[in-house]
Amino acid sequence: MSDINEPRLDLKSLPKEERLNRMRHSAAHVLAEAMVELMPEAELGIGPPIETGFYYDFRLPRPLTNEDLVWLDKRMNQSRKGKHRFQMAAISRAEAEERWAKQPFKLDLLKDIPDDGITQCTHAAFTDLCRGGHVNHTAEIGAFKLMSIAGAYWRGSEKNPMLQRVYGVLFETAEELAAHEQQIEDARRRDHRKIGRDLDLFALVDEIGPGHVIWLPAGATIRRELQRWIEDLEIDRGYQHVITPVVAKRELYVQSGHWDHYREAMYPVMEREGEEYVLRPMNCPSHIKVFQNDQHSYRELPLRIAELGNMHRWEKSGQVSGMSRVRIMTLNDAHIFCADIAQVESEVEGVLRLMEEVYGILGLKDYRYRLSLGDPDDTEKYVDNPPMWEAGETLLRDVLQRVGLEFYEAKGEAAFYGPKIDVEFKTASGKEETLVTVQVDFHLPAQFGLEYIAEDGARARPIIVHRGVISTMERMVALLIEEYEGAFPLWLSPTQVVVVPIADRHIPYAEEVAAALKAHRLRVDVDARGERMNAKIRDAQLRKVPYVLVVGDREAETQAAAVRARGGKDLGAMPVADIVAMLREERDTKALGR
RNA sequence: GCCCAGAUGGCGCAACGGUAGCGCAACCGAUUUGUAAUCGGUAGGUUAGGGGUUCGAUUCCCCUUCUGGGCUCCA
Repeated sequence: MSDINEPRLDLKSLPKEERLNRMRHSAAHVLAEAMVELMPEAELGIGPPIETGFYYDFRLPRPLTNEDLVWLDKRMNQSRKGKHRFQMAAISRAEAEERWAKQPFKLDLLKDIPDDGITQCTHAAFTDLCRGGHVNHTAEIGAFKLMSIAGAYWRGSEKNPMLQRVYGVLFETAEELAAHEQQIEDARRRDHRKIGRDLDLFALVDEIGPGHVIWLPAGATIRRELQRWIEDLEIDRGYQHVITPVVAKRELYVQSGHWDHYREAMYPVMEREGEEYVLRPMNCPSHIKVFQNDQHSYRELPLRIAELGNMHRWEKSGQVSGMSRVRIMTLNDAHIFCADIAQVESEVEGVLRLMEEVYGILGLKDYRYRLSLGDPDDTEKYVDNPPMWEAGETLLRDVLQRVGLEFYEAKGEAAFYGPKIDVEFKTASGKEETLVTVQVDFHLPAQFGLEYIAEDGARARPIIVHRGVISTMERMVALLIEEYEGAFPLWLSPTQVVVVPIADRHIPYAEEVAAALKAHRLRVDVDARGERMNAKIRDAQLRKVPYVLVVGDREAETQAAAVRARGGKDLGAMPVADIVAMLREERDTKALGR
């Protein structure tokens, strides 16, 4: 064994991220030290730093409890006070195998480490197989808190045993830790599941089934506005909307390849009179049938077929969540049939520009593009056709660069039939979700033998671009609820205005004001309850209604209303005609009002 | 699907193994109010469902369903 300790490390000289990673990784060692003390039989997995802290995976003789967490936290703090030095040492394979003879996961890790690269780290009485990256001693690990216990597969594969993972958060100072806990609190407040319940936007009821969303009137209003808008945008850009059935013969999906590659994610087959039907998980085959309904000349391409239709995907039970991960979803989908690569490029570019426009209007900023590539080694998951993949990937990369969008590449994330561009965003709770994808598909045109008549009269095979823009209505609305914290811009607000009569004698005038607004398709409620004005204002604020119009004697005399904007700003009394003009302008420009 | 934790009026919560209570909301009445909660009253629960232990189960055990946190998978 040889000592390979780094010279004493000046933490302050390191970039913050590096410093935090060292603190977090060191804390994971301290956690493992505590765990081994709590349960000497513990088998150790790995303990890396993560975005807000660290985790360590263990296989334990019994499930951990919250009391264990408290104990471990306390024990870790003791170790911190001990100011134990983290000491690295290089060891031989023989030494390592002996030391971790009873640690199957460490032995598994050892297999992947070259003989001359095996190192261990010791602090206090605890030694772990480790490649390094620590602080000097345990007193330098910062402010941490053990947060939760979770299950996690060894090496992330469901074929491996399930371990118990302990998550901790860790920051340099107690203040930063407190700020992070505040953030978690804020995220809870933004959670679309909570806001959806509070504002009666949607409901999920046990009897209807997990992942089957009920859109309540308020939520359905938001959805309808989005739907009208995106369909109009698509019409402007030459898309043609179709309506195709949600059920089709199983055979259709056999031909498309979905049955082979996607069966597990489909609802079970329905059988009657010897025929097998399935609920569609995607509508590509249906749109292909639309294309095949006529002969097409090159002059008609690109042909853009769009549909906002229900898709049905059997998400695994542990995966369904609120409205962001459902089993029946309404997908904003289109298939663009292109004559050649040049058309594919310009169409993909058009889609990317449409996305930028749409997300800009919605005020979404926290998203990123991912170029999702296939994996030539995985012929099980992906259609086996290397030149096809090559061509698609190059093309998508080029277009992303040309449009000037930042993106990153990810291997093994493609659709089974081709590479794609994914747009990813973060939910309030920090989870990454895919919003939409753009895919280049050479596969389905071949499967269905698609053809068009080329300029020279010969038959040629089109290429399909699959694309979404506003994702599924479910996921987009979930995202928007969290983005706006329930306070939707005027054009999307389920109730845009509440008119508050000060006393009962003002109700007729309040109705009059409401009618004037409704004549311009504004969504208005009159709050005629026998409550005090203040209570009505409060309720409207809690419902996040954009405008409250207070009407009393003064307003009734002058055909006016006192305008109170969401958030409490008093705009004073305005003539009703001016209010209408102001609200129409705000609505029609889709102003974010922030 | 897997690991762990949960499930109590519409919502948020309480109840040493002794047949469920509070706040808000709802409903009724009084009040008629000038920019975030008027007062009083009434009603509402087979404690997710099923089984078991017990003289007795919201409470303990088992199964199912659903929810949450993760893992894996995905729009």
